[in-house]
Amino acid sequence: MERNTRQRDAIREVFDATGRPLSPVEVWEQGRSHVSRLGIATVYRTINSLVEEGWLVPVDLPGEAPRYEKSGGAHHHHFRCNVCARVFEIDGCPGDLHELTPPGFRLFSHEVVLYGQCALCNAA
Amino acid sequence: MERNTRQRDAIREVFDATGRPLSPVEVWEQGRSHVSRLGIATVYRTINSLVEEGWLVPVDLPGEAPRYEKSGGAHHHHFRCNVCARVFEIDGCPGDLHELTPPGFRLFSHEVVLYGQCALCNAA
DNA sequence: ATAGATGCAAAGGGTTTGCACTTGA
DNA sequence: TCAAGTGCAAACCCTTTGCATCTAT
Repeated sequence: MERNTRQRDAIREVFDATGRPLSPVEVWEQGRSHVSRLGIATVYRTINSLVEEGWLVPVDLPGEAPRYEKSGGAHHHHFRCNVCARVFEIDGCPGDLHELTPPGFRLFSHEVVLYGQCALCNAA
Repeated sequence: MERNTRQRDAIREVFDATGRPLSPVEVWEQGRSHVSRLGIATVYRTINSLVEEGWLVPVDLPGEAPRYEKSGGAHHHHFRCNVCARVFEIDGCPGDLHELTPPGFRLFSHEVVLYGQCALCNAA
């Protein structure tokens, strides 16, 4: 995965243009408008390669297939719209969660996911 | 799913005895000590049935296959040990997260997952 | 007796891999 | 040129389903 191919460019372009976490299938659907015969396997391979080189980071939500977003953001969490199922980055963090940690346990990191209705679905 | 079978009893017994969220395979492995020819499909069917009737609730962690725990507990979250991969219930909650919610969005619920090392793995 | 439950094996859905073909350098 | 990258289809893993058999009532 070192060459600049039309497929790889198209996939990066989809992430650049969309600005929210995307599933492989979403990437595939949008990427096909750039490269019509784009294969889903290429999407998976390219995403995995972009994760390995640090250009993407996985966004895992409970009970859902992994999404991906461009790396480089500060520590943040995500909001999932219960209506349209899209996921949005949110700034901020509840802060120190050590007080929730049971005795004898060591806390390394945490995940927070908010669920609700996004602004667009609220308006509709 | 209305009869009391040896399989169904065994599966409930595994949850009663273990007291932490379990994956279907964990249930299957432990259940086979009660019913040796227990099939994995029966485990899945019975778990789904126990969820439907409210005896179990799913515990979904990011990027992991669902686990299940007995229902009836208060609002709580989970701690996952990075070493042994077991999941533990934790009391408490960071509290109101509305301040993290973007403008125009409506917040309905949230999930918090802590990651680290459990007491047992710490001791070892 | 008989409908619900089980075990096995086959089928599904999402992701990965093998392989011949294509293409960027 | 020619190895890296691609597309397709087959393989995989986890979960569900079909079906003949078993069993609680």
